[in-house]
Amino acid sequence: MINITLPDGSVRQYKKGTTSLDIAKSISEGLARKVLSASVNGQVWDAARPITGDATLKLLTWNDADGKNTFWHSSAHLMAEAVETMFPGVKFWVGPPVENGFYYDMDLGDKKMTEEDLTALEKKMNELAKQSNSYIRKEMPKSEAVKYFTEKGDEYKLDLLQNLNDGEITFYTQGNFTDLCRGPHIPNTGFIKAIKLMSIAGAYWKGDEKNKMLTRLYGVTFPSQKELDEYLQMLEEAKKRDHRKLGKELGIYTLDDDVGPGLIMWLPNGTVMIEELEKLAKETELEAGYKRVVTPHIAKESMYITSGHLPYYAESMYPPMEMEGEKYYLRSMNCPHHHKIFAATPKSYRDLPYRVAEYGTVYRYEQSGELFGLMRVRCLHMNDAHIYCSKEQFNDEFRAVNDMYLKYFKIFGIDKYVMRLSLHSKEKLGIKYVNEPELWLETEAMVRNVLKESNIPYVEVQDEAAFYGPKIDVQIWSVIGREFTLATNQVDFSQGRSFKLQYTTADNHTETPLIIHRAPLGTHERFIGFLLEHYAGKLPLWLAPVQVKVLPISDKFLDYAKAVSDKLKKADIRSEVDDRNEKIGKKIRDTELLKVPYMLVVGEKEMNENKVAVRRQGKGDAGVKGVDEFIAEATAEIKERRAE
RNA sequence: GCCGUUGUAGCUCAGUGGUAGAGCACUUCCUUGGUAAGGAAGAGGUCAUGGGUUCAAUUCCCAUUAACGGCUCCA
Repeated sequence: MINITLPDGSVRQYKKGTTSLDIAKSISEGLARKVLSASVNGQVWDAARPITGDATLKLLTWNDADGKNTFWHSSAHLMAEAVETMFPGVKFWVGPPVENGFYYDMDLGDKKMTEEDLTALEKKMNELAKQSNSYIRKEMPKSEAVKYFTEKGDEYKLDLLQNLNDGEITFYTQGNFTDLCRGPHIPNTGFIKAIKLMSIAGAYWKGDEKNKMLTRLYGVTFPSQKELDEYLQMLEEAKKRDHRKLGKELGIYTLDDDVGPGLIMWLPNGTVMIEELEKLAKETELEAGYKRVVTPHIAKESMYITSGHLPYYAESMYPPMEMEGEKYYLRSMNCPHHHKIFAATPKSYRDLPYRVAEYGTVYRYEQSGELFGLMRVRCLHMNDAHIYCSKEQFNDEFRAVNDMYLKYFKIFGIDKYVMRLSLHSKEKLGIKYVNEPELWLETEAMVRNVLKESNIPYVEVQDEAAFYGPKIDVQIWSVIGREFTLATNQVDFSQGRSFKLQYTTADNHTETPLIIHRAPLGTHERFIGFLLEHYAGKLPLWLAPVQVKVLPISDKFLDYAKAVSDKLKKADIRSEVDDRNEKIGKKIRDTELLKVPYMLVVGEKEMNENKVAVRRQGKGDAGVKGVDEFIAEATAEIKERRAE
């Protein structure tokens, strides 16, 4: 007999070789029907795999991340089985579960898969699922596995085998499909009740663009049709929040083929948002001791050789233009210009920390396939500033920048993000990163130290630093799940030296300052794209391009409506009058759809009493108020930058 | 940059080897209305661009371009 410890701490005795599924059945039949896999001594196992010794056991269902992953991974095998029936000779690479479903990468040889094939594949999968074929695990010696795939001519699985040791090689078979796989899998295909194949995409083998492009098939499955329907419904909802859709509907920005890809033109409504963000940033930075500067958007080649941009970053810059025998580049960053400002006058330790801010545009030649609405563009407004400080000041300065992020995040109610400490990679010193091994380690330790002292949760990632130093990126996700860096805070030990930046210390020698590059709001493009999705277009009053729309009941009250609107404008409230010849219901509907925060309905009653009938977007009638009373309330809401 | 899909009116989208349609928006007129769509008429399109096939191409083929879904990249 063996002792099985359950999550509640209870210990039960079972026969040696009993399975998790048997144990589930001994608890309840209902539970057994839901068990997808099991965590046995912390390892995820097939529910049907015999347990041969004492173990702590957690039965995994759809509600456990690992259970779900088992389900989706098994679904990938089911999909592969269906693909193999329709595309004989297909070779498979890997088929892991992902955040919302699973994919399988495959080499279809000279065959092509089209969107039309997806329906047929789904049908086939449903058919195979209904057969409730068990997923059968089989261990195999490496030599035998190598022989099997050599005969089959499957270079992909042979490649996988290279990294596996004898004794840890397992195969899984369901129905007529066998795959090299470490598992685990769900008991049988009958658990998969609802199937949706999402898309066909290309993906480089092993994620390396030098390798062959494989066909990647994405799918998602659920234990019931209802859950699939809900998921698809959720995707529809997410689409409504997509900043590209909202950006168009709300008149925020536009693109034009004649201007060029990734070059955003801000419409009047979007420009209001930019100005409000800059106002917030200027206020905040003034308080934090920053000075504002303005610099040109181009510079000579020599400066970008000094800065390191051309050696390390040329591919992402627009090609140069030539004038008077001199090459000029559009800037991809503001920092070199700011270094020149630092260098313009001699600095002493008394001038440090020296903080300069500028929200000028920079230009980056992003790969065409990477452009994405406002989130990835070729002309961007950085919320940029550079801090020049001594080593001793670094901690306080870096911490103050982090605090600034957090202050902004509070204003915007941003709580879903990840701070990533991005480090260099030793192997790429001199290629992707300036070749200063000790300085890298030293500054990375400094940054890590600040994060720890401030109790800021973070994750460390290798090989993601800037070429001049380590950084902290704040990661967010767009509504459709794409990952983006919202804000960034970087240390630079390199450019100060290359620009020969110096200050005189208290004991009268010269020292090179450390530089902090920071953009707590990232770029205005990305930040506004993010905000549109974050608020689903329902912007807080202070950010809303049109804050108030005055809606006269009929033309008779148009003059009064205009008078009210003028009064609001005088009080710095962005107000418009809906003077169309429409019924009030229509005016309200259209204004609701434009997500204007306040509607002021005015008719005979209001006119006679110098009042307005207030309506809050999405909330309906909020009662009648005096005009001055409304102005006072709205002004307070704006001034405090209240979320609502 | 790579793989795949798409490009028809300002927007959302039908449609066709014989030079195009709907709804919304827009203009004008009627209507002057109390909290999410009043009525009528009208205007608006080199069917992304360039080639090819054809008696004839918006439709079929090729190239280019842009957007979209991924991959790769990303200061």
